[in-house]
Amino acid sequence: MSSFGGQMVEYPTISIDRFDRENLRARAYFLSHCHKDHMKGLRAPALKRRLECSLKVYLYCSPVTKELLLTNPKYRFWEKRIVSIEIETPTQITLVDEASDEKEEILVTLLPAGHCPGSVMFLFQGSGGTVLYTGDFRLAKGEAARMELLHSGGRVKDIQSVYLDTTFCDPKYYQIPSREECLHGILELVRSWITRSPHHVVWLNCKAAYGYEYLFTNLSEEFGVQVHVDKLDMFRNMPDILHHLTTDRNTQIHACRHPKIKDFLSYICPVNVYPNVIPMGATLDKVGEILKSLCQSSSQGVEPKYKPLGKLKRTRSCHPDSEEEDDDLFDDPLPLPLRSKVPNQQTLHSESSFVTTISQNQPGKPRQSTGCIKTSSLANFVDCEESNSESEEELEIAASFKGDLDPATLQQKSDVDVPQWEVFFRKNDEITDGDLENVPSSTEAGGSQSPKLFSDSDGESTHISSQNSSQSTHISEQGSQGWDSQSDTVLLSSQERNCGDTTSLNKGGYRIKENISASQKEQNILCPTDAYPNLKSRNQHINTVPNVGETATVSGNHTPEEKRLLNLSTNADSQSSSDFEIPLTPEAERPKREHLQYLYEKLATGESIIVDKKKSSLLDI
DNA sequence: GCGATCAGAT
DNA sequence: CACATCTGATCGC
Repeated sequence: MSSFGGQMVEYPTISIDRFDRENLRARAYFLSHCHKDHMKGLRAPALKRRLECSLKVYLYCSPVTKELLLTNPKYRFWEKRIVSIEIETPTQITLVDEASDEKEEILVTLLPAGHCPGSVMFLFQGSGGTVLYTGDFRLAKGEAARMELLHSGGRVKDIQSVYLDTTFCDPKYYQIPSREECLHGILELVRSWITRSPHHVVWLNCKAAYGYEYLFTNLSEEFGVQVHVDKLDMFRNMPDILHHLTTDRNTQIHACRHPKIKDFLSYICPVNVYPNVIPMGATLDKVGEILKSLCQSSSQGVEPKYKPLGKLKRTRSCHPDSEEEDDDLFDDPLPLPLRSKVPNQQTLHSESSFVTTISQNQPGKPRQSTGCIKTSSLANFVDCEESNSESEEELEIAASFKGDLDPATLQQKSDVDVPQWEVFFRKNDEITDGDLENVPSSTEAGGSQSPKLFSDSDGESTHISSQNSSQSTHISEQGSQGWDSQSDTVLLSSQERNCGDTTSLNKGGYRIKENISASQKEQNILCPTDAYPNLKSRNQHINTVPNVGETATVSGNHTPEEKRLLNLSTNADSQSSSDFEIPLTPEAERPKREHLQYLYEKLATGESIIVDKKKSSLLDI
């Protein structure tokens, strides 16, 4: 969270990303992006009153940010007082002290920040010198060097101060995967799941309001299905995002808010519910009574009937020796044409538990492993008369996509075999057609064949026939916006992204020596006289990290060791995401292939990875 | 009743 | 560990 107070020493009469306390006296306001922690006080009555009294006070932001902000009714009172400034267009603003009529001119330039749609950095130029407020940013290597407006006369501008997002200004973040790498990993993971059948769905657990659109659009493009979200009116003027979203729940990719602990049940309307936890002071019977009222038998008063198509093939993982590789989703239909669904006894262990699974990582050589797999008893009872389907198998992804993905936190909410982690984690060049040949293509499995499990479509569904594949996101007829910078990154190959810089990598992902100069060149792009960290955490020690500058919005649950290993396993470009290179830790060494394989298997089964720091080798197997 | 603040959860 | 919330309790106006 940003701890920036809102004011810069060079320009104390303007406030950025903070709108409370002393900022209530600002002559102008700036909002870098639409995240709540940068909007403190923005809808407070105190500021509202201020606006009513000080008619020359305005809020400046990017056009996309303005659009997103004004979509929220709580901020609509700003409508007449927001001025959007085009990206990379130096704009002069007059700061007026309404008491004394004192005026000050300031030139502001919005630079794309790549953090979320509309996010920008602010470059201020005026009597206080040139200062850069970064807000939260996520720039790929070399992007700063390509920003013309940061340069003048063939060199970077003299910048007095940088107000920097220092979220990841810590040695433990010496590895930050690039957006492309994260995207690739997620795409393959999602693919490994939703191609299993039209009934397999993924849920992206998105924590922030904005910042995942890049993921949504790419998932949608890749698999040809729109992503289900709760709301999309904020994107009504951003067709390149809107095309890929829907409020129709009939899709395999969900980014909706998780349904609520009663709402969920009444929505799912299962036959039976088996509670996992008995609240203090309650009894199983009491909880059962409450839950029972939400089940089908009480709500419909009739015995539900099911017409299953057949049994989903779930036995493959239990028969590792089997050579069977056909594409049929279903075994022969169950012998009973119509039957009431009987609870599957195997799933009555309704609590999350450690279970033993047999993986087929090594064909012909079954390997037992123990991992924490959340089974969803509900899923085994849920059915839908319209679809006659088995329940959807839901793969829950903690979508900390904005920088990272965390396979260790993936929860498999079913009793089927786990996703193909070994494929997912394999290096790009090692993935062969054979790895995925036993799953149907996305077009076969997805799209129109998605089950109609969700019959209560709310009528707000947006079906846009246009298949405009442009990644440029902008407000209609208002020109290009900051989102472009994010969108572009996925379309560029690593070579393209590195075009013009002398960085080179060896095959294993380590930088070879000549890149040090390239790295330093990158670091020296901005050499402000002063740097003001916008500390986001309590215990940052920025003094110890003189050369960490890139502050990609990376979140996730990897330990540094895991992150490093995961990165080493991907393509050789994996270390090129930072604008300012972060050195490897001194003790770092390249793990051996078998070590990586061991680690991936641990991750895949949810086992904790204990690293003995005393050992020189990371994993001693 | 509303907002600010904090703790806790996700 | 981190982020970006969201929820609920408490307090003050």
